[in-house]
Amino acid sequence: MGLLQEFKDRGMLAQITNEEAVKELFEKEKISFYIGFDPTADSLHIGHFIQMKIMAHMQRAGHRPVVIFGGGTAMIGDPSGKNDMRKMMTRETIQYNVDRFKEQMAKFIDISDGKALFVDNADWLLQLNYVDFIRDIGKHFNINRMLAAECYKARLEKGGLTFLEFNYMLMQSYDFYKLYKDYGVKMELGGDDQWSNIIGGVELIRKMTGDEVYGVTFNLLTNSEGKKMGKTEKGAVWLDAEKTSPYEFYQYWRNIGDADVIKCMKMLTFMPLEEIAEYEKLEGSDLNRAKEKLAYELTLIIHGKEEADKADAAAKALFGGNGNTENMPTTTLADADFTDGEIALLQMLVMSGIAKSRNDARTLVTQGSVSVGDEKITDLGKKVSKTDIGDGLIVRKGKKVYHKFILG
RNA sequence: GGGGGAAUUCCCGAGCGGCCAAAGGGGGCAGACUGUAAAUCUGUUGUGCAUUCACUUCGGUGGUCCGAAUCCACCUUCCCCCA
Repeated sequence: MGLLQEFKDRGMLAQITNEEAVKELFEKEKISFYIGFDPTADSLHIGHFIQMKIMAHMQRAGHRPVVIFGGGTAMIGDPSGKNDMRKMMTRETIQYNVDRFKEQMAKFIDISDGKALFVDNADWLLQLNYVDFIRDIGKHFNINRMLAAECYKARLEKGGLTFLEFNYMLMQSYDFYKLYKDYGVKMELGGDDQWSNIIGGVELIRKMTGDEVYGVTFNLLTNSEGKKMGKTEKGAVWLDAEKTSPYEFYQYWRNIGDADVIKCMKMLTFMPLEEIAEYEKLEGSDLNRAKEKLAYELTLIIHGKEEADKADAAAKALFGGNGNTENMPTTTLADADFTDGEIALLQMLVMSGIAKSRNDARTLVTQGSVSVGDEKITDLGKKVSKTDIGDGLIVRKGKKVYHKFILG
């Protein structure tokens, strides 16, 4: 099956500048293509993962990914889809984030022997001469057309578009031009919110060189109600195990809505479409099997087999009823945590992160959400002794959050 | 350059000098119902202690007042209108 067709069948493809040409290119050539990442956080999240998955698909088909870090553009902030101007970041923060991104990406794409390239647009953007830039590049951009673009229109109506942000499209377009000239990059890929910026680059290159290059955008991960997915109380589903533990990660997907399971399988996993089709036949509570599979597959891709097996085992143990608590999130209590051999339940809840504050812990206990062992606790003054903890005591918040305490 | 407005808790958005830890909605968390789903209903959502008590919070810094998110001054940022 052709690459393009696979993207389509997986529901990933959004828009293409020239479908016929792109199809042919995929079939006949091994090309270099690029995707940009803005290093605005110190970890990639699930939204970025889609882009990485695209790169992986492309790389498997023999094409070469060029990853561009928006070290330069991050200093401006992309207005696309944003209501407020993004905060500007310092060079140091950006560099730190870029380094984290690189580490994480290396797990998903093959970077050996020049099979993939990492570049930072700060390398050329920061040296640009303003007058040269507006004369050579700026003259190709028509303001009327730019303003018609959805991303600018929204900002304009709210009155918040600054010249700074207005230049984002020019810089990104220039990136494409630069990569085309220096590395022969013929295609830019990105999320669908990048469409205007991408066609900006395609047009710039055509105007400056007369050559045709291409752009393809991919659907953003949204749920059945059109809202962006991958958000939790903590902000995002991160790929960094420190920020979102493999168990939490697994649970996020395990708890996904019925309407979104198949879509996520198609968009996020590498499972063959025929296999997904089998899961698509499931209905009602049988869909839980699909959710388990989805959660396992994704955890496997992101955190590896060992962590995926652990998360899976932990979930089955907790929700399946057998007593295996081996892989549960665990807090170790030290002697110093005890007074007269006892520790307050409220303190345990806060320490373990089950509750975010003592007030929160109180609310939970008062509402009858907390169980220690098999016993529901509603007494705010409840204390737990060392002997209670023994080999490991399980504290539960609600139905889904389990935490084990052991002695240090 | 001139004139006018705005800055509120995770987000949006109310807010009379005391009755404001601050309406309402969204989101989050929890309870009921379930399939670790969705929808719905209920509770909860600054911190701490416990029980209607204290502390911190309404862009920043000072001030007026017994008392300020609410008034004044200056500063910062943003928006609108005119040029």
